[in-house]
Amino acid sequence: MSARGPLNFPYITPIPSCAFYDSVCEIGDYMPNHKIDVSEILANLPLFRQLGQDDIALLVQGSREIRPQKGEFIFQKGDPSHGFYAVVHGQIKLAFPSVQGAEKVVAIIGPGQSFGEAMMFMEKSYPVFAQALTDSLLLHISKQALFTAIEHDNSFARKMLAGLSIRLHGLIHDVEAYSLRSGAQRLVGYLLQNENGQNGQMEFDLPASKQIIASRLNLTPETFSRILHQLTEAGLIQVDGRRITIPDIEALRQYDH
Amino acid sequence: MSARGPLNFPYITPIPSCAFYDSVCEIGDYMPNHKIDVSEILANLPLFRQLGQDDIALLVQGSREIRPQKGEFIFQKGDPSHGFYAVVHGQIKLAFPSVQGAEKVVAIIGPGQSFGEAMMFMEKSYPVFAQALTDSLLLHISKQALFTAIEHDNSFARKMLAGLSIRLHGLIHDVEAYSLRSGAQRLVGYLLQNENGQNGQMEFDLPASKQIIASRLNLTPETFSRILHQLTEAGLIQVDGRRITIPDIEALRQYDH
DNA sequence: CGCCCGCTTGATCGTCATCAAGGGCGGTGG
DNA sequence: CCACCGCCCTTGATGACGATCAAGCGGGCG
Repeated sequence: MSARGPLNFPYITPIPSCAFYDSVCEIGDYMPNHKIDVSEILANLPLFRQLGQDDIALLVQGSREIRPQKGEFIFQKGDPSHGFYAVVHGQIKLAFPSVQGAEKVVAIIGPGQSFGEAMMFMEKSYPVFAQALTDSLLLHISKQALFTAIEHDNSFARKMLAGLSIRLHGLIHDVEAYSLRSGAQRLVGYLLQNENGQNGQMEFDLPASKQIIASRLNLTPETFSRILHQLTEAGLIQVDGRRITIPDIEALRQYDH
Repeated sequence: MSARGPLNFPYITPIPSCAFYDSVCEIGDYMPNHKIDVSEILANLPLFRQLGQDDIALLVQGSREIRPQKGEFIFQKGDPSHGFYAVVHGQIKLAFPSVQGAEKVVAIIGPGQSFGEAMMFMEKSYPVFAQALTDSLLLHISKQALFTAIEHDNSFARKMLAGLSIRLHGLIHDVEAYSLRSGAQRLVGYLLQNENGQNGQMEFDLPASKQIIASRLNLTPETFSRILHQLTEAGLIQVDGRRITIPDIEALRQYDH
């Protein structure tokens, strides 16, 4: 869920994960042995943890690195699927194109998360497009490799079923939010979902620009800004750029307007 | 998709499938050998077709019949999942409860379709409730039985993955519709999705009451009625109770308002 | 320094929900 | 057979939420 956590990939070279730095690096620059890294990266993805050494090896065979720059498209809506993607670092947005440049963000994918799995199991093409929000490093795992992995390890199939189920659950949550919650309620819900068991106070950065978050919540930037302002005036949050402070989580949860 | 098709379960006793008749029948009344029927029903569900005889037998062991009357709840939001449900005949709606009796219909499930699979693979409880729209006959397949079936036949796991993917795709479609389409556009889209390759003319019955359909499209009954009226005045559709006639499919598809 | 971009703030408009009332139909009971 | 009731649907009047249009602010980077 939380796309804003720090990189938890210690096996990646310890160069700062900031997109600014990454943008000046080329494949092989600081990863002469990048094949080995791929194996480790794959093995530590939530989806592939608990997978055998040999299965990982098969997946590595079918995977390749992709290093999109900020703004670059990974695939367009309507493109056919040949596999799926795992984010090593960076940030990817999935969105619908709309008339005249407007678009609706469906998801913001961060490190350790993956996307595009569902489309592999259907004949249909991507219903959304994927675009890098920052310079990123992705792994593309081919449909072929994944299917043989499923064939090999049937506990892996259950893992994927669980993964898709979670995603499905998330979408149902979205549908509920869009259907019967106001903009302010959606925003409050979004802020609180970053809650990590802390009670009382809480502080964090928005994982992306306010425009992107707004779209994710199905709001215009203007409305988003106004709601943030209202919440601030009500003393429920404090905003400093992307930094959000919630002095009283419970109070914010009570908010109903 | 089409929940309004006629029953395609010839192996069910040829008593009219009308809910009115069904409601006066008890288990065993006209199905003394209902265990055999269960096996055939399961084997012909889209999800289970291509499954071996022995796997079906395992599923039968873990399944039981449920005959909810109109209005009866199958499960409530928040209930834990112990398996999933397949609709033999009748109609089930999945919806979110909302304040003061208002509710939002997420899906209308018809014969041959199933629901509740996704929750089996997670620890979470149902995010929606399920209620019978008509007297219905369901099969409940236990989590246990399904998991052993997956264990047994790994092509079955792929089948389930495909099933979940389709559902996921549908939800993404809904999110797109809710996010960036007007009420009229959603309704038009809904009418056209019943399109079965016919071109030119087209005629069919709405699969449920207009209130239910309205909720499915995230509209109030009032707005739904008004849009129907507009489309009628524009000559794009004709409405007679639940019967919808579309004189020119292409013209309706052009509609953009 | 100046531009661009992300964000904010204000004014106005449209879509759709809400509230209210009435019509049509089927089922039930007198 | 008719009257009555409940339910589904329709139609009208009003209002609110949020989008759109327009303008201005402020910071980062060239």
